[in-house]
Amino acid sequence: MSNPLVMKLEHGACLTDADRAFLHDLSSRPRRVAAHRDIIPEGERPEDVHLVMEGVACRYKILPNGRRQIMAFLVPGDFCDLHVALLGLMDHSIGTSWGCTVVDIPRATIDNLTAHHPRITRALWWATLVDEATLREWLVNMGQRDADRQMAHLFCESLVRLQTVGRASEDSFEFPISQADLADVLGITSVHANRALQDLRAKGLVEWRSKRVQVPNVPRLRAFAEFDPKYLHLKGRESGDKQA
Amino acid sequence: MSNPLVMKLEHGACLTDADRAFLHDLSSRPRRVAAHRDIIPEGERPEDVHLVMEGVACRYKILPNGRRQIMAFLVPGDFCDLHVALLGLMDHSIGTSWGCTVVDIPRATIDNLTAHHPRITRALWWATLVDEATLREWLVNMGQRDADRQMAHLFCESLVRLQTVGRASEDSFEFPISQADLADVLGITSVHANRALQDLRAKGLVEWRSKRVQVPNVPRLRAFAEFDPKYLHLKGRESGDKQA
DNA sequence: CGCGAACTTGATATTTGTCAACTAAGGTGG
DNA sequence: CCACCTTAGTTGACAAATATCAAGTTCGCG
Repeated sequence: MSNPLVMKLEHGACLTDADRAFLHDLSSRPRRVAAHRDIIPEGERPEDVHLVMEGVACRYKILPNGRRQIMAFLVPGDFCDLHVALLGLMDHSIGTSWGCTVVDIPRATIDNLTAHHPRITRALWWATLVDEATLREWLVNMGQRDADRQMAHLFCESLVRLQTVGRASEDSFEFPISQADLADVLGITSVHANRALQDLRAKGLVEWRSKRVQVPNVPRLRAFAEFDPKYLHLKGRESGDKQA
Repeated sequence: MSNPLVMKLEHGACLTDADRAFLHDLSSRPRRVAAHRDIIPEGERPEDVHLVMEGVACRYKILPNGRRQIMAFLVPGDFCDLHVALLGLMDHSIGTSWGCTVVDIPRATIDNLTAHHPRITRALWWATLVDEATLREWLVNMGQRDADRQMAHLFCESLVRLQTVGRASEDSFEFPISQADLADVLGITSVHANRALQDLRAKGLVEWRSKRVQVPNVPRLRAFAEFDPKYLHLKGRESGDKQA
């Protein structure tokens, strides 16, 4: 399976073969992290930058009352903490939702990269800005949509994001997370998440069995969720113009 | 009143006098934009980068059903669209909540800046990453807190942000927006926003009359909102360690 | 003074949360 | 291979938060 980081960055910049080789080197020798473990805890000042190569991790915060909000899913090709070079402390935690493989990249490698590889640097900033745009979309989702549409929107987004890194087919993808995690993404109860999911199943919009999501009719799900992938700023076909 | 852009960036980087002079030049000759007007509409590919110098603007999206979600307030010293250089199209709109003055900075000036002013470039990326951290905090706020605490949290954040650009006193600031705008920030109805606000008033946590918010007891409001300003990544005293 | 926008209030509907039980599924040791 | 055990998923009854609708009321401004 080809390198998810390379695949992702190709959507944000024009890379040369040398760039690709450099990125490939960067992401070799990953280590395994078990499910439900922290990769980086809040308050830390990480020495390495962390890159997810397999599995699903998430950014989250825990409140004093014990509630948890997940603010992003990290899938293959996503960096956990590119921002700490400029911000210093982690203001949130990153943990695995499922077993992951992760690459630890020394800060010095990143510094070298920003000094000598302008196209890659540009691509990494592009990825950071897309993360920010995704955050904005999640905010819209949470503020203005009911639980079922919100969930449908997340499925649409996940399908596209995983397709861009070669981890999803036309209409299905591995989604090895619990309904409780899903609830913490949407800002609702796991009971309510379960009911919203059953709604979607009853409407024939999604199937989700044994850790795989299957979308019988992608345009229909997109219409239901009012999903428009332009906030992902992908160049090329996956951007979903096919929905017409 | 000193330059809000300079004041803000001082919190994220060490600037020289030359840097300050450059930034000061950058932000001269602002133009006026009336209240409730778009500065940049969704779908545009702006030629200039826009910087708010006075007033309040907001990032927002409008959904097919007409509902609106505000994703950020832009106050003096904030850039509207630094990201378009890398992302291309605007995936959301920016409009004024109140009369603003705005500076239009040609793309070429920004390119020159990134090529020849590394400290400023670094400071601008710092500001972008703080925007992203703020977005994450809003997501937590919306997902996990009831309307009254959510509103209290926004007041706490606004107080700190405006203090860092010299637009707020120890315990009060101009807040010239409507309750309807506020509701669109929090993802609730304006009726509900009004009731939450009256709760806060009844508890003695905030006063808000004639476009000015006054906080009688800042530590008490912070405690109620569970506000911890570390996500704003300010260096120095405003970071709010005084709450203990 | 009068007009329109913003704010306030009450009654009621809908969405979402809470609690508590129950069922299904996966993993482990005998 | 099965018995058990833990976790995840499901259901129902009820409570709380929030939305909706419709009618006032106040405020700023010309």
